[in-house]
Amino acid sequence: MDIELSAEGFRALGDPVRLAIVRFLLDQGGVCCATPGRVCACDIVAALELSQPTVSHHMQILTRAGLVGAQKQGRWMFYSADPRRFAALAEQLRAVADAASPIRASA
Amino acid sequence: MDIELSAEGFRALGDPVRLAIVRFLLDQGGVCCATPGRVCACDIVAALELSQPTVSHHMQILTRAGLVGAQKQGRWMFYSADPRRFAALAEQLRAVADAASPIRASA
DNA sequence: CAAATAAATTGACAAATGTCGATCTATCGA
DNA sequence: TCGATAGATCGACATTTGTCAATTTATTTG
Repeated sequence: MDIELSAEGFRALGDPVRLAIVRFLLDQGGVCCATPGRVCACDIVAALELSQPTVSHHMQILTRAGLVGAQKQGRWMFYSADPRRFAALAEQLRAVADAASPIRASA
Repeated sequence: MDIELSAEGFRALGDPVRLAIVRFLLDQGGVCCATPGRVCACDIVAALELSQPTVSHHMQILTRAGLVGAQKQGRWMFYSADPRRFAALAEQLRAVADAASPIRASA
C-alpha cells in the first residue's frame, strides 16, 4: 500500500540488467558453486559478463528492495529471489488491472 | 518476454509520483472535467499539485510504456490505465514468484 | 602466518531522470 | 478574429543512476 515502498520495488525491476539477474537466479544453471535454488555472486559475474563491483551494486539494490534474499556462507554470498515480494508486487498490478477493467460499475 | 520492454514498464512504475497518478486514474473522483473512467491532464495537475509540464512529462512516460492510454478530445487529453498492460506485467511477476517458490523440484 | 579468492566499498564519470519557468500550439467561446 | 484555456515542447538545472578501476575486508587454505 505504501507508494514509496512499491516504487522502490518497481524501480529495482526497471533495469534490463537486473531483470536478467532475476531470470538467472531462477535458471540457476548449476554453475561453479551453485546450490539448488541459490546462486553466488561470482556466478552472476561470470554469466552476465559484468564487473564484480557492478554486480555487487545491482544485488544491493535488489536486496534492499526485498526482491532478493542474501545469505553469506564462507567466502560466498548466495542470492535467491524472494517469492513473497514478487507475489506482493504482482498482486498490486493485478489490482490495478482489475480496477481499470473496461467493464466498470456505471454510477 | 522481451527484457528491455519489461524493464521499460517497471521503470515507468518505479516513481512515487507516477504511482500516485495511476492510483488517481483509478479513483477518478469526478473532478472538473472527468468523464467516468477517464481523467484529463488538468485534473492530475490540480490533484497532485505538480506543474503542468511535469505532469505532461510523466504522462508521456506512462503512455510510452503502454500503461496508460491517451485520447485527445477538444482541448483535453483524457488518460486511462490500460488493464492489459498491467495484467501482463503482473503475470510476469507472478511467474517469478511461482518459479522462485521454496517448494522446488529437487534434482 | 602468507597467499589466494569472494565480495564490499570508494572514487570517478558519463548518462539518464525529475522538476520547473518560459514559450509555443491547438481549440473553444464571445 | 481575439482572448482564454489545455497541453506539449524547450532549456536549464540538480539529483540520481549505471558502470568500472582500484582498494579494502573477510575467509579459506597451504
